Amino acid sequence: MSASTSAPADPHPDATPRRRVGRPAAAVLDQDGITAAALQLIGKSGYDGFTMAALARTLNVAPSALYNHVSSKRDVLVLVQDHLTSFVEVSAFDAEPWDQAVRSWAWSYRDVFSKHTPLIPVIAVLPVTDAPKTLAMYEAVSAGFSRAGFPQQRIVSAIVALESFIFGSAYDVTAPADIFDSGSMAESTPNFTAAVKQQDLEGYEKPADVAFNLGLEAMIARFGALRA
Amino acid sequence: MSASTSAPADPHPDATPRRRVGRPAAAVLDQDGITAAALQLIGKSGYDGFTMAALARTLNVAPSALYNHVSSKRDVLVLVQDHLTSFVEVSAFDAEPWDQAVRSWAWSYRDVFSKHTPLIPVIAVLPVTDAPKTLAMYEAVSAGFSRAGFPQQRIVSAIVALESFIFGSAYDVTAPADIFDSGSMAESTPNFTAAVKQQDLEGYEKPADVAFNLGLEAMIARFGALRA
DNA sequence: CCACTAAATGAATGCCATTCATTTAGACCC
DNA sequence: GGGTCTAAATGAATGGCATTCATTTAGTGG
Repeated sequence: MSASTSAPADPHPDATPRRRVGRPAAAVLDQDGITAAALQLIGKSGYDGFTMAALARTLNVAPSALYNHVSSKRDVLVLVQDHLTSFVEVSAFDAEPWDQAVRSWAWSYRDVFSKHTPLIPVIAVLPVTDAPKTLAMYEAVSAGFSRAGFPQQRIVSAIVALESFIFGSAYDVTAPADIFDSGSMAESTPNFTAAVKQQDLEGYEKPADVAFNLGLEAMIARFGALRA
Repeated sequence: MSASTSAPADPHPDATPRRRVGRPAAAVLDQDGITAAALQLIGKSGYDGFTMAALARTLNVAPSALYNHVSSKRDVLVLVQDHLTSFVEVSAFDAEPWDQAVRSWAWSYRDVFSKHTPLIPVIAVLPVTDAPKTLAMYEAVSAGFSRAGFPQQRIVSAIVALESFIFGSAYDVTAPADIFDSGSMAESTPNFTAAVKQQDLEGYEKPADVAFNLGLEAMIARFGALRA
């Protein structure tokens, strides 16, 4: 049973790519395909398992081939981010009162990115020029604010404030349930320990939802009063 | 002038560590020293330049020596995070009315972490047990809420909502000034483009400050009304 | 005095993003 | 139809990174 000499015996027969060197007759890759594959890979392996090598593997391509279509891994993340933004609910601004529309937008925005928190540092500093679908979302939201009689000079600030709250709250969704368990230090933190014990879920499933509701309703109430 | 044979000619004379193998008479490292060096290194080189090798270099130690005192790079980040939290202003809860205290706490909290946004993903999911100074901050804040007559069952949710807003806003501070420049897509996004143009700084230095003020005051006003 | 543990070194390991030289396919031009 | 240019693939580096391991040495407790 020794496997030493001739007959190379391919260990994984043709599990992985086999394409001869040189430009193929039809292009194998494009940005949309890369985006879709990235999203699928992240769904299956999480952001830890999301490497350029792994992405290339799912596309049956050499890692270096990716760089003909994107200039860095960050570039791929930007594509994914922009794609995800199209799942954020923005249609309510055309169909419902302002406060309901903001609710629908904010909750869906938080829910989409709570599963993709590693993108938040990318989004937060990304010029809108590089993300057309994100820009389209801003257009829909600011149009909704405008139509609702929101003062022009404060629309952007209000959206930014809401968005900051949404991003921070997205992290919160992923926090472990016992994050506030003070453990052995309980005696030295009586106020906080008591507050944690008496926390009221108010019918929501998770503490993160209660906090999100509380903050969001505060902003909606106060911002709503600014309208003409 | 050929440097080929004997006389090894150390290229960087004794720029870097020189300590003979084996346990030294007095311990060189401890967690406090590592924390201080990490903070200094981050200040000088940013989070990109913050590597275990670079940290070891500033401590004049081999990289592997660090692992006798911390179990991972993430561990070091947790130490840094907890240390930074002691710079957050919490004393106003003992000296000023509730709303002023919240203002002081929130602005200082945002300012500290806006220079350390890479820590936010770490903090957001970190059990308080692992961060004693952070726990102490929560104790001071929840005691302040309690004393101000805030309903016990909502203290934690209110703090979490504020904190989420603070973390999201910290990212905002670091965003490039032209982040909302819609560039060539301006024509297809008339509402948003107009809103960006008419944005009012309201006397603040940066747009991020206007948005932070707007959101924070909304929460303070609304939460303040919940008090007994 | 001896065994044990703690704290250092230095050499390896394995992974990762990215780059480069090379090959090939088609498009455009003469 | 031949020649040139560009685009898109391969596969082999490269350099950096966190982390692990074997080894050495210094105190400490029985």
